[in-house]
Amino acid sequence: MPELPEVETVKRGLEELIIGRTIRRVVVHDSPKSFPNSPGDTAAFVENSNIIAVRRRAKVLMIDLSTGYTLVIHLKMTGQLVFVGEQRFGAGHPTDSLVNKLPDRSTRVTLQLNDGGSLYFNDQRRFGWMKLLPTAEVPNMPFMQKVGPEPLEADFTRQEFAQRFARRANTSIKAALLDQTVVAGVGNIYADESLWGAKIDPRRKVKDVSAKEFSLLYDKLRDVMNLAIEKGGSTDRNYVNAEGKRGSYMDFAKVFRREGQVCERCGSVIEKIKHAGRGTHFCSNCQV
DNA sequence: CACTTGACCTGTCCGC
DNA sequence: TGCGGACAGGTCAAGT
Repeated sequence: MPELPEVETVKRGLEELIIGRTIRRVVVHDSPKSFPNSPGDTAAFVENSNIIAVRRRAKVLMIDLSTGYTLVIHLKMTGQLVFVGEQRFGAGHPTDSLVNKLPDRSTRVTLQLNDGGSLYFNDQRRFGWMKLLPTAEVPNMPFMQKVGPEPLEADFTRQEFAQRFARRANTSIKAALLDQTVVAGVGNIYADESLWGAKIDPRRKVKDVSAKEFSLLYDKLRDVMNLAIEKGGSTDRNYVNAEGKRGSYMDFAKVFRREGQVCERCGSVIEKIKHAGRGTHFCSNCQV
């Protein structure tokens, strides 16, 4: 469930919390996929390194280390990156935290930092992965090679947005929105929310979506993602930010997980169907 | 190549 | 109360 706004929220939190700190020790509780690349890598390239930057591309987080290596992390559905400072053990966790005392059963890796704090990579369903790569090789990863443009970048135009969909003319607009090679970072929540905003039925074929509709969808996608970042992301099940706190965008969602409720725009009842292999929430009255 | 479906996992919820 | 099955959804592999 972490989509672009959630990953961006974690990234911003980590920038405040861990940049400049040193990773003293790596504890692997239950190795996530792809980690470590080879025995000894963590000792050689992670331990005693300084954290110099935290970056995001699409739904992928990158933690750049002073050794010239980067921890590349995908949270997939249930991944969390939670920082707990040493002082918090005595004071207890924030009251709105969704996480228990860490590490817990879902903790895959702990990065112990120099001042007693730790960064925990938790992942209940273990779909997430963490790779260790030379920083210079990160752009060569297959995912990075094929992922589409960042929808919130200032130079991402509505013309480019519409053009990127041409390749997927015969699939549905929702399936195309979820395709990371078309546009980066859109997942199930913001696909449904942006299609509601643009009044487009998620089942419509791409080739039947007009230029005017694409223009509106571009605006609404950016609107919902910017609002979601402002609200700290969506905590639908277990997403938390770098401090273990939930995001509040679900309070502002118009259709996602609101099946059976009244559409605020037209008064009809919001439906939930299965489409493109995903739960799909929409208003069949005003999304046409 | 375009497109769809299943696999990967585990915790939760629903019906019996 | 226990238990089986459906469900949650990001990405990739394999299928048509």
